[in-house]
Amino acid sequence: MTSTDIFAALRARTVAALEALLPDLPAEAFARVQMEPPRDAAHGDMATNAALVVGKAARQPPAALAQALAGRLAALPEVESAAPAGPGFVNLRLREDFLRAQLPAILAAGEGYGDSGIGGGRRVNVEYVSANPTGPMHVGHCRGAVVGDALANLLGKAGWDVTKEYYINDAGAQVQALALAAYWRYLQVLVATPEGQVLAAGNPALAGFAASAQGREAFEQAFGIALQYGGDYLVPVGQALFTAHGTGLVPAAGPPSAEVLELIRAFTVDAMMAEIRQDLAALGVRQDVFISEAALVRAGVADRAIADLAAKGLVYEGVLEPPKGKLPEDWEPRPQTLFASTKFGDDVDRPLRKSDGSNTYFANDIGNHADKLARGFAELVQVWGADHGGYVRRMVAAVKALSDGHPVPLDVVLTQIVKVVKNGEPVRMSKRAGTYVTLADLIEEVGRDAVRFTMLTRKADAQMEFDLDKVVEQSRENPVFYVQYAHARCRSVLRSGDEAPGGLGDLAAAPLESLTDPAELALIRRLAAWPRTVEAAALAREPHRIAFFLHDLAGDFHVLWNRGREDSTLRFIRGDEPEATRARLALVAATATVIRSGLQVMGVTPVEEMR
RNA sequence: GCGCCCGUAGCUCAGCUGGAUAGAGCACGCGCCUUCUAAGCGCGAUGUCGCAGGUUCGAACCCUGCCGGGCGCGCCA
Repeated sequence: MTSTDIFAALRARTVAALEALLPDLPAEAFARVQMEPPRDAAHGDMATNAALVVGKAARQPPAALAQALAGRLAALPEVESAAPAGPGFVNLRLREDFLRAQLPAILAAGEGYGDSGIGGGRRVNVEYVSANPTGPMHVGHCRGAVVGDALANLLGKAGWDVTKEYYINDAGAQVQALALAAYWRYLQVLVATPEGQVLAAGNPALAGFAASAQGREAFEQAFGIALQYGGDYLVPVGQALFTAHGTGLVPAAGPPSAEVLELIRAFTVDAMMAEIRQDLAALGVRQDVFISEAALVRAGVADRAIADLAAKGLVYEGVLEPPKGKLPEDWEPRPQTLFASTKFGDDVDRPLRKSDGSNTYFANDIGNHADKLARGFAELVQVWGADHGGYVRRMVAAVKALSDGHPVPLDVVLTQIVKVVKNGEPVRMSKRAGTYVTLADLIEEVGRDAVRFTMLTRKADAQMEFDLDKVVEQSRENPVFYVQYAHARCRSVLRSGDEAPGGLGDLAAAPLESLTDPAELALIRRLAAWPRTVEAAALAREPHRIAFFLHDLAGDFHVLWNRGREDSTLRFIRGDEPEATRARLALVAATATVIRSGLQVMGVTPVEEMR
């Protein structure tokens, strides 16, 4: 739908004009030609660097070329005037009726306005959240969830065929430890039942545990198992295990068997994932694919991927140099199975197997990425926390190696830490102190839309403060409010217009000549910049740009609204001027449409009225 | 010690993949509310873009080196 992007349209016109002026230049000479809004609005509506960019190849001084180009561009039907400027820019001022004509185009496109084809329908896999299923989601996971979801929406709007994915890390030592903790909670339930007491009579370990306060230490002592997790959130899981299996998970003596532990692990992971899905649903995140690391490993995907790399001569047994600086205490040289990631830009080669022969997390993740390649994705995107920054190069290297011959790019978006602030004080994230902020708590406190919007008011790679007081504040300082308020005002005006005699009618057919005020035209210019904003944000993988665009757009609208306070002829609805009213309502409807279009990308619900 | 991210107005941050005189909100100063649209509005002042070199018509943006903050650094995930 790039036909509705007036910047793309005039860029094409410019290139055509250049081709006419310089028929001998090859097409690629025009690749860097840009058509952008000038930083200073006084320069006009659009500016192109065309003369600067092709000047060298054309062997012409940019200023002279700009002069010639301006002459041709001035003759275009969309253009009011074109003038060379600075070292070789050409500034364009567009005809007002051309600008106004964007309104019916926006209204016809609806929320699809801004849809783009630059994705070319390429299949992209966006993996995000992928929190370990070892507990409920907390605010730390939240930013990645929101950024990932918005980025996926954005790519969809820009023409990619998007799959939203969650990789369940359910195969490592952490979930084994989690299973043990669930087992402890299960025994707590069990020993309180008559069946459990009967069982304890013939099982010394269980009897010892039952006779104690059944705390963490008592469990560790009775069964000789160290616990890493102790969270209350496993209490219901213990209960559910007992309900499902009764006394069936208790061995005659000692710790449970590997089979039983595997059963508990799977049960617990399912329970945690159910909780995480609930959290995601509360956040409005719905992923298409949940893929299990354990399932991929069982299916042999990781091993096959490593075999594939080995066949390319990229896997070897070797000994890594010790890391520089502070050595791990138990460091000793030892032979490991290594992937030659240095051949693809990494600093050191990376281990694929632990000394017990099992796969490292990296090895399994190679399997995860190989699986995506096998599913035919043309591009991969990962949204990770900043603490995974050191992991990026090796994974990019692995994907390069795996997709050798038909390269599939892997883009990693890192999200920096969120510091939660309340009453000007940082909220410490501590389970022990009971100040652990779960995602559910956060949503409960400030609402889903405020969480989502606020998480997108910073670049992903900049640290951010999340001020619990400010995000619910109803003032200009709060962008969530500011944008929602603009939409609510639009809707309010449109509702009033609808009640007027005759109603709104078809606004797309409204005569628009009366829209001549600078504030009205500024708003139209902003609306017309939406398609290029979508494209630029998608290409840069920067969903926060949508939030900033909406903030600017809301600002333009509020300015216009306030103009009506000073000058009643600038009110949107004027009883004495039905035609002017219809024109303004078309502008308001288009504004509401673009705000909704942007909020849709962000996953934020537009409100009809403020309360 | 090495790698990655960040460093822009007093504060919180943008800066559209290298463009023109670097922007917004807050805070600050001045003016504005009998009424229609004040959970405010208008106008104004505000900079060593961490520092120093380099690349080029042009650098906050790219390269190199320093300084400062964050994250990470062989069988955690």
